[in-house]
Amino acid sequence: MTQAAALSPRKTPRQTRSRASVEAMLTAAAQILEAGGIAALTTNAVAERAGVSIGTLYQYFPNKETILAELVRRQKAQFFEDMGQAVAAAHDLGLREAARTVLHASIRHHARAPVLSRELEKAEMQLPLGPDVCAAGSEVDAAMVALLTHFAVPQPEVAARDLSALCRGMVHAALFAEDCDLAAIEARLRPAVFGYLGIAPDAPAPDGA
Amino acid sequence: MTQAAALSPRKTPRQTRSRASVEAMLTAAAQILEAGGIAALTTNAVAERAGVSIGTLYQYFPNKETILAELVRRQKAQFFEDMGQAVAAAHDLGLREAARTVLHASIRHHARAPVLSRELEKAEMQLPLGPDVCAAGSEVDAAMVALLTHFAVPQPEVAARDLSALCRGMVHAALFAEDCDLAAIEARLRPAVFGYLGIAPDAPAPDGA
Amino acid sequence: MTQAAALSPRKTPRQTRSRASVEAMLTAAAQILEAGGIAALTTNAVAERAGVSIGTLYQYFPNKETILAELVRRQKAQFFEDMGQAVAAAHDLGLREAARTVLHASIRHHARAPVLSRELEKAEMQLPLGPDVCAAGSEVDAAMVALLTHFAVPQPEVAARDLSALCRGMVHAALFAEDCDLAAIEARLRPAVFGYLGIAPDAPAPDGA
Amino acid sequence: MTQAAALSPRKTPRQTRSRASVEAMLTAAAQILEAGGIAALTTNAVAERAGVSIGTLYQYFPNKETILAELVRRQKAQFFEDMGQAVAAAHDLGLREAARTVLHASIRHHARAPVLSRELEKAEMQLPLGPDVCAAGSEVDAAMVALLTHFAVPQPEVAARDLSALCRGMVHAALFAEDCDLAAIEARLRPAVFGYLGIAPDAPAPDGA
DNA sequence: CATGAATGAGCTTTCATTCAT
DNA sequence: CATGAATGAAAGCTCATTCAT
Repeated sequence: MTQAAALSPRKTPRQTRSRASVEAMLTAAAQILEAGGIAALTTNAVAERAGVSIGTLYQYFPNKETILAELVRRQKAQFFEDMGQAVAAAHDLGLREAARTVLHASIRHHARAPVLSRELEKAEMQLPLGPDVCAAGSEVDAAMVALLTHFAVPQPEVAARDLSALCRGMVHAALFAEDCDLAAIEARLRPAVFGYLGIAPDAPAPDGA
Repeated sequence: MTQAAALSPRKTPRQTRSRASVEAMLTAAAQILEAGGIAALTTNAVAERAGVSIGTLYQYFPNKETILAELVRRQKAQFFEDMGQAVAAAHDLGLREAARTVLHASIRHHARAPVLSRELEKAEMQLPLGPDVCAAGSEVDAAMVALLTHFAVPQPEVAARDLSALCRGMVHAALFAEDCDLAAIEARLRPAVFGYLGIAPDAPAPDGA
Repeated sequence: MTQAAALSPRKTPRQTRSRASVEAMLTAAAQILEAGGIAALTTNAVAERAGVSIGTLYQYFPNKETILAELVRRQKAQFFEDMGQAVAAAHDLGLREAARTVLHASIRHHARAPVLSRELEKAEMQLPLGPDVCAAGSEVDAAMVALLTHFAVPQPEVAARDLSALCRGMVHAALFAEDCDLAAIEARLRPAVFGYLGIAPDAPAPDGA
Repeated sequence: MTQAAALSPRKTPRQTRSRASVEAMLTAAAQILEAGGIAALTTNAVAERAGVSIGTLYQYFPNKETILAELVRRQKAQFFEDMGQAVAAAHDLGLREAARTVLHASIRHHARAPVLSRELEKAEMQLPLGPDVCAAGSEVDAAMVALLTHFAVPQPEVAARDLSALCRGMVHAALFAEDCDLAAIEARLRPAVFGYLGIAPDAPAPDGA
């Protein structure tokens, strides 16, 4: 009984009223996470901010971790939505254009909710993720590896991880430093990615702004 | 009362016994942090592991945050030790060699205690850092900026931040994935850094293992 | 409001569907009680196991105690069914045979559902029993007292209580120790009862297995 | 860490102050148990009644069960104290006198704190007892078995259990019915025990009051 | 100075019960 | 009548922090 208590929600709400409650709780959790970090994410705070009672929260989430897990799951689904198309489309391009496209999508994604995103990444590490949540993440990974394989990049798994980390690290740092000019970030990051992939740099713009 | 509590240690102990206690507590804190994350870092646990009483802990650290802050301060000092010489020496080299040197030192540093390091970075964000701790960090930043300026890299502050984030992101991701071959990581990261700085890639090794 | 809440069911359902629901709930409650003790007996668990909604449960039982009370009432009724005839028939026998008969019936009863039975006894004590429930129990008591009076046993109320307790204690202990040979238990208990009543023991069996 | 959390106390208090606290908590727990049953035994109630804070309680008892376990342990130790000598002395008597002696001690013991005693017995069943607590109980059992063996009673383990249950059942029932004349209870119980053991009854008193 | 007993706010979670649909 | 979403008091337990010894 206790053993079976998984990371998945407790009830799938049928009525509209409860569906709204669940949504409210997840939104509240995201906001709290964004504002105060994991330390601030208490079940009481989530319930209060969502405007429901603590009892209601526990009708839908068997424990605190489940809320985080669901948030992570959605984040990964979002990631897939944001990246999937770009990665798929990139197969028909040259490596240079493919890299540009995917990089663009990636930056777009990371800029969506950078603080929440970072916070979820932190949480993800010490969270025993359920298989469904993992699945959501690995889809994008798989697509990236497929793309890199298609372009004959050596060690595609490693490269996927490297490029992903490279990109995430730089974008987050920039946004954390309140440097929010996405186009500029992309322009700075692109040559690094090209460098990693062994692609010749773009012809330098006559004026390096 | 709580408001006025500073982030710096309460007393700077001159006596050897006290100094040993403080050292023991900080070591204990680091170990706990490394083993169990911030969640496991309780004052009682630190005191117990350090072999001192909880009362003694509060004699030298006015609150929990202070312990973390001191750990961060030392981490930054370590960073300076690891990087300072490399950055200084790099002034006398060409850009390509300078980049290699600094990158090498950087990777060396990040590989020292990657788990603890990540944990401290996480903590750092939601920590109201005292001025002395900030100072420790900015020294290295300043040196990097100076170096980049010396090589006429445009926007040296931004570039310093970018390169630092790039490097940290990739190294941590690799180490987290249990990929611990530092030389290989360095070899993969170098072309990205070169790309970022607009340096032509190394002549490709005849065999790309 | 809470004070006024009685111990008797809220409605006596005439319709078949309702009756089935009530039956289902009581059965569910008994099963839960048997499997997990009083601690496991939650209203939600009862409703779920009975396949009805929690709202329906509260339509027929004003509160949790009422469910238990009804279970106790039925247990006592069962006791009367199991014992009544034996006690009545015993009037026409000699004391020795009467004791044998009643003891036999008693052990049969206690062996019916010993776990549930014990659990209900535990619950019974801290339960403010309604008068109807008490009535159910006292019928058998009265019959026993009548029987003992008929045989001129001194202090028949006390003797009824003593013999009942004696018997219950030993049977439960035996069953709890997984010693389920009813005939053997009866054979061991009989001389004790005879001893209590001052009846000479049976002629010893030539082989005392 | 959670796994290792046993049923044994957390700290063995060294200072007199804390020893008093522990004693106060156990006394409080016993009183609450006696007054309101297991349902009333909450950690908050225990702490409050003992005049300590809830934090103090958890310094010495890792969880609620531990308090109960300690109470059970003491009860068993008490049982051993009350019975041990009588059982030992009984070896040198005839069976009839031995039975009288042990029965007398047993009733004395059960009459000490009958309500608490019953409550602890109830609790004991659903409690995963630690080995030390079990040990405390089995000593008396072993002594009883030894005594019965000494008198060549067949199936001494079964007989020990039966007699113990018989006795406990009747004494508790009597005391619960507010019949507190221990001598009378003993006088009624004795012939039952004699009957069980196949001993001829005492010569009947000329007047059976 | 060192100790560790004591504190209590606050967290996670459960469950009896109500009430709009 | 049946449903099940919602409620919130209350339970078990943790941990940063204080203070008498």
